[in-house]
Amino acid sequence: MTTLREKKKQLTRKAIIEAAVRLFGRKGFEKTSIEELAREAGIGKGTIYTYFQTKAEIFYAFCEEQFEFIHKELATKTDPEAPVIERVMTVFMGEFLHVTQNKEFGRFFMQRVLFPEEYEKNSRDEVDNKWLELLFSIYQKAQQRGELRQDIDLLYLAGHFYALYILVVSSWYSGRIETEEVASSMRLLFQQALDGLAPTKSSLSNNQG
Amino acid sequence: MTTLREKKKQLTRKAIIEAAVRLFGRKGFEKTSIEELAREAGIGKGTIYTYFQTKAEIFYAFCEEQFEFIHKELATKTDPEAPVIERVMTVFMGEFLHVTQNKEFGRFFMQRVLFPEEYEKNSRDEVDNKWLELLFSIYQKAQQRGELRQDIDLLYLAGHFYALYILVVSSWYSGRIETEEVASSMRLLFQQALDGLAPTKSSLSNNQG
DNA sequence: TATAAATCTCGACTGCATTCGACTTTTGCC
DNA sequence: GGCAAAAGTCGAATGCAGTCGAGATTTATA
Repeated sequence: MTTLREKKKQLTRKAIIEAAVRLFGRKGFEKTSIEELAREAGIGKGTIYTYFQTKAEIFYAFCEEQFEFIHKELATKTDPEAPVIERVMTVFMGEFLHVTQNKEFGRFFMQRVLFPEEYEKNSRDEVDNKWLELLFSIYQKAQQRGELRQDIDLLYLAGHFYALYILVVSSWYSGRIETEEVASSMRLLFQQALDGLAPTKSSLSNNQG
Repeated sequence: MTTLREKKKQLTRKAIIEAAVRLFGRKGFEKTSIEELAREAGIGKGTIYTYFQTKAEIFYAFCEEQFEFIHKELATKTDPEAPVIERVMTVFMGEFLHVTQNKEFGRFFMQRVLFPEEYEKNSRDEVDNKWLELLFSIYQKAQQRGELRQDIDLLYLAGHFYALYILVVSSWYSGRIETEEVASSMRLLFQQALDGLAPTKSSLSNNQG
């Protein structure tokens, strides 16, 4: 049964997230105080903590909102017949553009998603499960078409591409590459990963060059 | 000329870092307050901020101390005649063990090193330049011996291995892999990266299986 | 509908990083 | 040495995340 209490909680939760979307969008995460957020949501400061344990957790909820949007968009964009590298590029570049649209948002997001605190693990999981689904379907199809090795576990395949994506984003945040270089670096890395870092048997001859 | 002022500053800076090493080591970063740190260093709270802009920056100085130690150790350990994968495993597992000895330390470190704030970039650079030197020498030697492709830029080669290392550490922090699995996952990923993710021409025949 | 238990709401309070500006020390100059 | 400017030092004040417990609302039970 949906009690009155539950309905109210639902509404309050929604109000908090909506306030967060407005305020984080306008002022950024760091500069939005919990007190402000509470005021915007029309509730008391302490009440927020019945819904979220920490400020970071509110941020995750905010992220989920955002990701629902982007994932839908990406799912449409990605052409099932294109080569893996193109499909993966589409997804990761879409992700990159979105994540880094607000630099602070992206930084916080990457930091927390990759290296979560113990108590953050749960909220994190929800965010990246849909993510994995989308990618898995891409890799699986590529395996079936013979574009990717079948003796590598899907999870590991996903890992390789994801790892390179993280690297590129990190390089961008560190100022080692410029925004315009992101796509080409990413593509190059992906291609190298596909080809392998060790010389192929056939090209072994020119190794002593 | 080294003025009296400069000498004193040098000493105070050192006192702060030493206090940090003691306190962070004993109580951890989060639980050590600036006030405590100041007391331990025998100076006023405000004074710390003439030496470091934020608490995080003190942490970098602390890291440098730690890394000087570990890098020296690793440089010794790594056998120049072993295959790349062994050498790289030695370095990254050494790094992993060290970084994660104190889980909180490692988390903070990875988050900041990979996705630094604008003002953090400088302090960050110093930390990982030595790191790159060590790895570059390994990859270069491997290239010369024909273990790694020569048509890939050293920086990119380094990137591939580093990316996978980050992935493994992230997976560990996220609870997706256990401590005992770290080494084997890492090795598998490295090997796959060497071999390539795409099927080799010769194995193309069994792709439709 | 009356009442006790459960749950929710609130803003005053606590603790800590960072800022501020009054005060002290050092330097450069005569 | 004497003195003004420059640089350094300090802890009280500020701002904010997160806690707490008193009071309000809802639910379960009769």
